[in-house]
Amino acid sequence: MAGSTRERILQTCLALFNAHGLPAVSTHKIAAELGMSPGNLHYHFKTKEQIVTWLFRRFEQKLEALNSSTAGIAAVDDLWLALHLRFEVIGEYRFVYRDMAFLSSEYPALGQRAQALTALELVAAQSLFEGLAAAGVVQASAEQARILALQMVFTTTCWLSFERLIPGRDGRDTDPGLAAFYALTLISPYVSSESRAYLDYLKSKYLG
Amino acid sequence: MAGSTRERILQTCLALFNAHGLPAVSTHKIAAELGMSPGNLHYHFKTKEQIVTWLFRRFEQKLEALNSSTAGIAAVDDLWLALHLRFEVIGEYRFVYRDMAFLSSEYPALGQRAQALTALELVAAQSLFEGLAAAGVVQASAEQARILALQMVFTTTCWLSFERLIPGRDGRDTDPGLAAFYALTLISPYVSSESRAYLDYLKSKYLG
DNA sequence: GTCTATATGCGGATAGAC
DNA sequence: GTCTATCCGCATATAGAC
Repeated sequence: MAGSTRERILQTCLALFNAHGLPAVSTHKIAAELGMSPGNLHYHFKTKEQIVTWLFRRFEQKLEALNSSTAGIAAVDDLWLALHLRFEVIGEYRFVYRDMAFLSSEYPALGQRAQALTALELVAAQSLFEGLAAAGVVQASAEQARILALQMVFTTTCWLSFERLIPGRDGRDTDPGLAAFYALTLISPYVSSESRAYLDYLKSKYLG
Repeated sequence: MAGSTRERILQTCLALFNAHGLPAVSTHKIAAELGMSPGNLHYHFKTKEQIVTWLFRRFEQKLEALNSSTAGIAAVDDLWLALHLRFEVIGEYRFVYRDMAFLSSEYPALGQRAQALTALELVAAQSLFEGLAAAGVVQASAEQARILALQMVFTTTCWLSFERLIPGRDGRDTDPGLAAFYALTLISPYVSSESRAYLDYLKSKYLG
């Protein structure tokens, strides 16, 4: 249930991991933030890895759910919405990609799963672009669709990390809509003229 | 001098940081790898932060040197070479971008410098693309040149991290030439027909 | 379920002898 | 310059009382 102690712990950990990064958040700090003793925290989760694993599992499930619903995408505005939702999920669990190298070396099992997840993302993105090409929304050869898929997954995976390196954005929350617009610009050269209207609308909205 | 103990320490640390990641390498492990006592290591560098700072400084200098030499780039093959050299430097100091979130939160001073470095990269990339546009190598409006520059810096900064998420590359070293080719595909839709020959050559080389 | 108290180890950093 | 020995603090994890 939503109000259970387990759930409170997971929500608090998610917030702390996102705010300070996985390596900086110790079990003591988690317990303190919850107003709870370290011993009590240990009663609910034996190890920190278990907490991280539970959160990672939710992240996986949310992303995979989004992958399942990409089949119906056959227009640029659908694609924008899909990217928007994706950036929302990645932002909600931003600690995952933010500290991926650390996560991978500290918890190899999760590193494996992250690779597998990336592989699924690539497959989904590729069939997405093949669909868009078939629908005439983009004009791209099979090979170009493959490269577009790679660029798209690369961007959704790493954009939030990169954004923190750009001066002047300190602290401010990421706008998923803006990130989605940026990802869309990658494919803009391939968008057929009939589908260009939505891109122009987005451009005026985000560059204006 | 090259053989000094200081230099040996820095080289060993660079190798260890690159191989295992900044958070995973303790001062004890560094000393052990050097066949030296922790006390002796402390004699040469008072803190781990000092070691990291020295290495980061070298990274900065190498990248800034590359930025200085982009003025003469007026053809696609020059650009490919410039990207190649850039990926070599970033690969040589790959621990920097690999654990950027950790580095930033552990050593805020270096986080600041990383942001400043990114800002310089963006400026250099933008003037690079403006030059390429003026030379007729690419066809892009001022606004498109700005976006191309952002994509290019994003890619050079984050590509190596992302690559580790792609299954099947485990352990293998990154090919800077391949990474440069990938970065070039970002601009391929904007390349004018007269300059396309080199891109086709690269495509046959890396996708064949 | 929650607490206090504690074991154990590691990481960064030092002191002081050689 | 290099060593041994050590301090301190923190992090994970646990035991056992309430």
